[in-house]
Amino acid sequence: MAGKSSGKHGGSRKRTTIYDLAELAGVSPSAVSAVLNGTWRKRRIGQALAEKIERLAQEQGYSLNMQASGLSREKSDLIGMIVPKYDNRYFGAIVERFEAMARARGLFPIITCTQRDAELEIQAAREMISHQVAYLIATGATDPDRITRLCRAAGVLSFNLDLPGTLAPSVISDNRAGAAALTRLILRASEGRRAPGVPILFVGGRPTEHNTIERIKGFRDAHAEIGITVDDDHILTEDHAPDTAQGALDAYVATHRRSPDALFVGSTIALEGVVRWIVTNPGFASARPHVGCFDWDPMVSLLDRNIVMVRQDVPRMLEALFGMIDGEREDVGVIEIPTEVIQVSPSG
Amino acid sequence: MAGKSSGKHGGSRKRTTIYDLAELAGVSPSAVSAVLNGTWRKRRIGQALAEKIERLAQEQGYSLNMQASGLSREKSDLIGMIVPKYDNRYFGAIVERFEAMARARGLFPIITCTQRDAELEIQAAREMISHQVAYLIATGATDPDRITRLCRAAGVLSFNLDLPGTLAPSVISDNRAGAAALTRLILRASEGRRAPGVPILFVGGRPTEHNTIERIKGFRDAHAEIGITVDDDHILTEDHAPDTAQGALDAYVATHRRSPDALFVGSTIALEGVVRWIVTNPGFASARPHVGCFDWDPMVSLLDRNIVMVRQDVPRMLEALFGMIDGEREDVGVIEIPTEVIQVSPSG
DNA sequence: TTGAAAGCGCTAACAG
DNA sequence: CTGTTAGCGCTTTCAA
Repeated sequence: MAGKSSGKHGGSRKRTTIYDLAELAGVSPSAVSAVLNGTWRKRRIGQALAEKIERLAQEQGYSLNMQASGLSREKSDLIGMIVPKYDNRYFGAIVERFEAMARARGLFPIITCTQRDAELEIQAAREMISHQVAYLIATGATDPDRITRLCRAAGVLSFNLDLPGTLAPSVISDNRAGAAALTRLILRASEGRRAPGVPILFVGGRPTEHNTIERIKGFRDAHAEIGITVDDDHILTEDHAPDTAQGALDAYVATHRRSPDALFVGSTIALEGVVRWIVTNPGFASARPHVGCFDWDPMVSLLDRNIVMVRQDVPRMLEALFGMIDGEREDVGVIEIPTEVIQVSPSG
Repeated sequence: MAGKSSGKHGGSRKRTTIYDLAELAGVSPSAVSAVLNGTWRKRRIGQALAEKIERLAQEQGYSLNMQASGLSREKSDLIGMIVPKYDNRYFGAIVERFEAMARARGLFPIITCTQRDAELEIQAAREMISHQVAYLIATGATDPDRITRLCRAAGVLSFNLDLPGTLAPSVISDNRAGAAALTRLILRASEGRRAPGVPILFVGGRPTEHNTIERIKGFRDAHAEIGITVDDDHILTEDHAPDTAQGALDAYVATHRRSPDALFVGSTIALEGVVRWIVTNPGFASARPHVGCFDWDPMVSLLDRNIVMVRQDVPRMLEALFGMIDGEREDVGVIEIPTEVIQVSPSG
């Protein structure tokens, strides 16, 4: 009644170990170990014994201690992924698919989200390394090379996804081509409205980030094709936050004294600010501007046909990623995957 | 040149251990251990020595092996969470906040997503237990009690979030009240359109799932208040998939030969199917039905004022959850957190 | 066919 | 103030 283990939870009930099982079966711990991890055939352990041990393990609710197992075999089945945010479909799709593919390979995926914060990223990487991950994928990392260096020092294989680094292999979207395709579409859609020669307004994204830089290039490419040069006034990039986008648009209108007829938005989360700005702006009551967004959200696509979206090809990106992981190849450079423009047919 | 360790990656470069550090510093491994895990004050180790060791660790890129540490101290700093999907803002918010709060407590969060699949859920739970998580949170689990039983057998503290169980403490939303409030709003909004006495159509959600059951109750409550009895024909619940919702709506119209004027949708993912159905349905070209959705997506809210949404109070839910975790209390039953109706003001 | 034994890297008494 | 020692639970030679 006053027993030590009758506390508020059964947390300290000792777990069954292979020693307990060995005792129950009247065999040695190593036999139990062999049976439980499938190496018993080559140890030529009796079929009958194997079954007996399996049954016992079942009955006792035995569960392998991966901590001990990993320590002993000096490796782990952990594969880590660092991801910036969970607030959009793109990263959501990446994570879901990553987990499924990792599990299919007998790896245990551990994901952690770092809020686009460079410090948190490397702290998380350190922790994952400390937990002995066998591989570490840095997705959309602010400073992928720093993570790669940490991994290298610890002998952990590392890869970059979504945002490239120079030290580890990277799988990213073909941002430039995707942005150009998207820009062309908005240019065409807004043809009647835009004052001739006036470029689209680019909003959202980090100016220092590879993807944003490439998207701006593609954006300029498409303009150049029809003889428009885009000056820096029309590129409003600071970060991905909705409020920043909204503020930048207000500022733009205040200084230029005209509202944009067409917008290129760098991410769905920035789009949130852009849409808020549009719907609360009386000037757009009659006609909303044409919008193109790099990244896809099915609901947005459906609800507003003025918004054209680019979908990154997550399945192909992850095929490429796991291709490298499976081969343990660290020497492949940057792989670029094409994107797809999604447009709900105007007929529907 | 043909050295064993000059393979395609540096994966096998041996990691620095406390023994290496001890050797370099000319002290014992236990001293190093004490310094590195902060217990050196009570061991009254010299300040100078401590600093020297810290520096050495830095230089050598030492990283604690949590596998060994956990094994030794017979505990781990891992806190596991199982989550059904990453395809909506609700679970995204839960996971982001969960991670932050876990880290704030010195725990290492590991999340895994189980696709609303009961088998995957328990497989994932087993794996987490095997990896020695100290706590396991089952979020939106199909069969929480089964997970709790596994945890109990392993001495792991477990908790339920979003969907309640009977064996472990649970934090959930007040689904019934939330659904009633939402229903009232849609009833009022669609007052002019609905044929008198005709109920709203309820779409999406699993009929066996606690939350769906409660939401249906709230839905009926609100109808009852204005004297409408809802027959089962008006409850179309099978699962959360967009296609299912769309199919159910088609079937409804086919048999009832009238289109609904107002809809209550069980989740944002089901809403995707509903919206697709609405926008591709020529019958709604002039006026879309009024929609209420249990769960919130900022973009949807902004883009369509016909859609009213309920936001679950993730911060408060997680406060409650960590309240229980911090106290290691397994005896608190079900905590229900109120929800909030989000409606973009029609003036804007 | 099977068992004994050493060791993975770290921690925590306990003895100095 | 510091080192020695005995594990934590599992894996894996090596002997038998």
